[in-house]
Amino acid sequence: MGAQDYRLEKLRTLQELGLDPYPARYAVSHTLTQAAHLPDEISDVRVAGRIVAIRKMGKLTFVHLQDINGKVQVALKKDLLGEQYDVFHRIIDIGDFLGVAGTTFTTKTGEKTVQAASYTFLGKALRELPEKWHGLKDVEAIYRQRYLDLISSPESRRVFLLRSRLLREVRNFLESREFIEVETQILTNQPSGALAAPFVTHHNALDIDLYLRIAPEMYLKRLVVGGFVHVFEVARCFRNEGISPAHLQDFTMIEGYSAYFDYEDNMRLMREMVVHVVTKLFGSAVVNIRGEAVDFGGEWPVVTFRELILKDCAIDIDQCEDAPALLSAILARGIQLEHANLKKLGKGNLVDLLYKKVSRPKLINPTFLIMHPIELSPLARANDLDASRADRFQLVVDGAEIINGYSELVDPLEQEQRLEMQSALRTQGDAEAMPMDKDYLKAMEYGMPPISGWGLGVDRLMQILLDLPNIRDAVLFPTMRPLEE
RNA sequence: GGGCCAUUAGCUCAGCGGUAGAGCACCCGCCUUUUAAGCGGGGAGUCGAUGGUUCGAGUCCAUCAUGGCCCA
Repeated sequence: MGAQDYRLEKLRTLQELGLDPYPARYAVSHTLTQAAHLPDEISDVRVAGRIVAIRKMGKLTFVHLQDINGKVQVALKKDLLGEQYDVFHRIIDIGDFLGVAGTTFTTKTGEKTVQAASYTFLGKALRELPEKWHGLKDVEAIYRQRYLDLISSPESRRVFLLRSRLLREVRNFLESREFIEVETQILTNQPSGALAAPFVTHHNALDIDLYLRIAPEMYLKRLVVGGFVHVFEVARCFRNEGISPAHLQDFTMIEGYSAYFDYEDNMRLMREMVVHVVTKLFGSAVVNIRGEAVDFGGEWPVVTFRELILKDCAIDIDQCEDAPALLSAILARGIQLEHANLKKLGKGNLVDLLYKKVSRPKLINPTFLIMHPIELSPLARANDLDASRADRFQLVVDGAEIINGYSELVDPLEQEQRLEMQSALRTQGDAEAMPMDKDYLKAMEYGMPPISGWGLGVDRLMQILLDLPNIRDAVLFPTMRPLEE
């Protein structure tokens, strides 16, 4: 007979004893964590949780009740519970839920414990939990059955509680700066606001294809037209791209827009926000990333694409007049860029690939990167002194772009031209180029103030701050291929 | 898309051509301050799937599935 058969037998025993294996409720007086910090001799303490350990010593049994936040030990004694003590052992398995009413005391070994005056059965587990010492190690099982990972891994509980705190602290910070949180549409008529391939779905009643949003940008800027001054959204976005340890298809971005701000205002705002969040999460602005102490508290260097690339591979992108000139400089130095057809790329894209290859991996401490090629930023304002560059910044930490922001292009006529160019690229087969968006242009034509916006990748930030090997470790239920049964 | 690795009991893992193993968990017995409780006894497997090689295949080969890492 297997362990599961014994569990079904205990379920039947419960029913024969007239006990409900799945009762409706239990009145709790303290959380498990609260109970574990009460003084001794507090009576009528009522706690509930999942049994994760049972240590039976004849007429005395110790049990640990656990939940996402913590655990507390419970002691059951035969001389206090009488017949109910034996019933407990006839019906209980590790994994079951239990409610206990009793009095706090401290054991010889110094652990705060609730001495049970009575107990209530709260839920039967028909399957065994993972091993108590090693927990779940199989990465696939961890992703598919995150609930088991959460039960058995304190590190996993920490990660996801911190994710929740991170979102809370971002909201706290933004609300303290007069930001208003909104929700905009996820099912859109046109995927826009980023350079990425979308997921397509179909609306039956309207009989049209819809796209899952790749960014909330176009709608948040419409809201600035509508009168929002500081607005943000915690936006689930979807991009139909390959799977890697650093890419999700389904991810969370926080975007914010402020009227009357330029990108430099947002560089200051973002620095304050990141320092606030990091300090709240870790109690310090210094975070350990792969053995290196990364300090968010100091000044963050501001570097231009030109300076960075010049330093890292001695190519001056300003001295290369066009894409072929830059490409030959790159090839002359034996730098291998990862792209199917380098000759088809414009100068902006080449600069971007070159930066990703030679510079980005070296940026470990928080660094602002500015002066992006304008071609890569179809929604950004061109620099007043040099129209080939965008008023844009990226925050890079540990070789990854965490935040991207720019002064928004608010001139509808210039925006139309820029989208025309993107649209032309799309026709030529660039699936990531932006489509023309007449509806957005129409909104712009009603008038926009100066605006600057930013986007923060929550999953990536989690991965970096918590030193997670795979970005899916920052997501509760990552997308998986279904298992055939 | 290419390469490498993994898949054996509920979980964590050994076993690498000759009768499927250990620890935890589970079942039975003992045990009133344990905490990876302890002591004694016991049950538990389509060895990811399908073909092949062989007298004989978790073990060798091929294909497939799922996952991970690296590369494109």
